[in-house]
Amino acid sequence: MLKIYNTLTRSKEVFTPRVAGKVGMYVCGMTVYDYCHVGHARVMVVFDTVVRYLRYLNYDVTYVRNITDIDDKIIHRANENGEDFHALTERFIDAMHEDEDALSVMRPDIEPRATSSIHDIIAMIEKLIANEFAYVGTNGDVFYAVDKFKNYGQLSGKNLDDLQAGERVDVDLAKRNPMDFVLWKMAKEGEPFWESPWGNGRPGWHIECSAMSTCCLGNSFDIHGGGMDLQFPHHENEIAQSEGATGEKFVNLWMHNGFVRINEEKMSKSLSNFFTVREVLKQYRSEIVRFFILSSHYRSPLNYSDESLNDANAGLTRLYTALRDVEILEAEIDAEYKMRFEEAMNDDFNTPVALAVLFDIVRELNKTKSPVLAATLKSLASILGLLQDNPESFLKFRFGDSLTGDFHLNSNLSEEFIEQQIQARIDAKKAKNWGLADQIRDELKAQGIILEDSPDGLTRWRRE
RNA sequence: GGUUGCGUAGCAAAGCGGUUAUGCAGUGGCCUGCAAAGCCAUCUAGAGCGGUUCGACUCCGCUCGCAACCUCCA
Repeated sequence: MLKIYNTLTRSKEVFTPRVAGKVGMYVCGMTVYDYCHVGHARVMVVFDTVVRYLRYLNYDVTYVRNITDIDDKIIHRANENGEDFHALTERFIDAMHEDEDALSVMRPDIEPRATSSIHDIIAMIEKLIANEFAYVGTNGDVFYAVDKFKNYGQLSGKNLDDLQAGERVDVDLAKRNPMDFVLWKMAKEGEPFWESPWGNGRPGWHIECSAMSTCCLGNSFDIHGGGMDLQFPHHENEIAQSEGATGEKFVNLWMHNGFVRINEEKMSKSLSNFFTVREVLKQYRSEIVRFFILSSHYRSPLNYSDESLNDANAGLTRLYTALRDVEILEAEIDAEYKMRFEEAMNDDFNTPVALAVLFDIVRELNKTKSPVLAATLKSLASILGLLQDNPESFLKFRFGDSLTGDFHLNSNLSEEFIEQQIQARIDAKKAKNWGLADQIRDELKAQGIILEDSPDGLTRWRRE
């Protein structure tokens, strides 16, 4: 029985979809004005894993993740670059797709874009005005009147009095209430715009997600996800907008993933302490990054450091090493391990425990070389998007920058040369010339190549 | 100031009111020409102070420390 932590109730709940066997899930995606960083990677990997597991449980999942392709930062960046904002967003959408492909993140079923949803956005704002949840401010912008929505603050546990007491709220004279937020923004000179009943302008960020999710999944749907930081105000505002417009319950279950941190501090653009996915992938293989992300629970903070990535590499290497040289019998799965794995995942997607189950399989597999256990390991790991590579190619993989041919990071030596050296060492061993044999092995080790002799007289190798 | 969450061994990271988490690293063995990999064994725990309990890392309270949100942010 799958239990998921619901931010709305702050407790784990038994997951019950609105329609038996079907799940509608929406996740707030990226604002595409720059490359994705590791924090974005976490959202992609976490919810990809959620979808994989729901599908493994035979749910018919419709996974929607939007693209915010119009907003202040995009306009600002496009102006800086002196390029059309469309050209900018297309570039970063392509880059985002490259990053997620690298991380074995399956594409969402629907990727709506804000700029393709303007009609739906305008229709929703019109409804909100008709229902008296929204008004046109003195500057022509359309605002949402938060005090009209009685449950405002239910998701984040805030109330309007506390919020108004906060000192970080800008006073905007065009609004009736400082907490009111913009639904439609009038275009300034030179900014991109769309026609609307309120004049030429563009949508506010929050209304985009309400319109896109409702449009793709209906007035009500099962799961809405995103980063912790979106809880307030973004998701709070989405609830106010969607429920204000439709009068129906918007979302049953809210999932929020924790942050990636660097030195105990949130990784973010504004703190300039972020690593982009493509930077990291020059140093670590993508599957290591995925393993690293799944090695802590999705709601916990995840500290990014070379040490933790190296640990992830060591762990993943152990998993792949166990699959080397074993027959995999696809037809059978060990029921006991399968059950333990499912228990872990059923407990709010507890991937660290699920990984621990995989390591338990490895210990037994290393002893027994059982084809059934090998199949169990590979099959369960696939639910996490791991271990689908060929073990030999994983262990011999030369990583680095394939564009520049800069492979020195874990050895620049070619396979031909390595095989040649191994043969020379085998000859030395046959002549019981241990000194030479050890010298060859040490030299290769210094170049990042580990040799392992097996009992049958063969020598195999892997890159560190 | 308000709200939310966290504090586990050398590092990372889980569950659990009483019984081995797990990975990396360490130590002792087995294996090996020696290694590596693997196997077996094993040492390091639960911020502090109270309370509940036969028994608490686990529940409750307080204190201290950390993070996030209250402004755009995954």
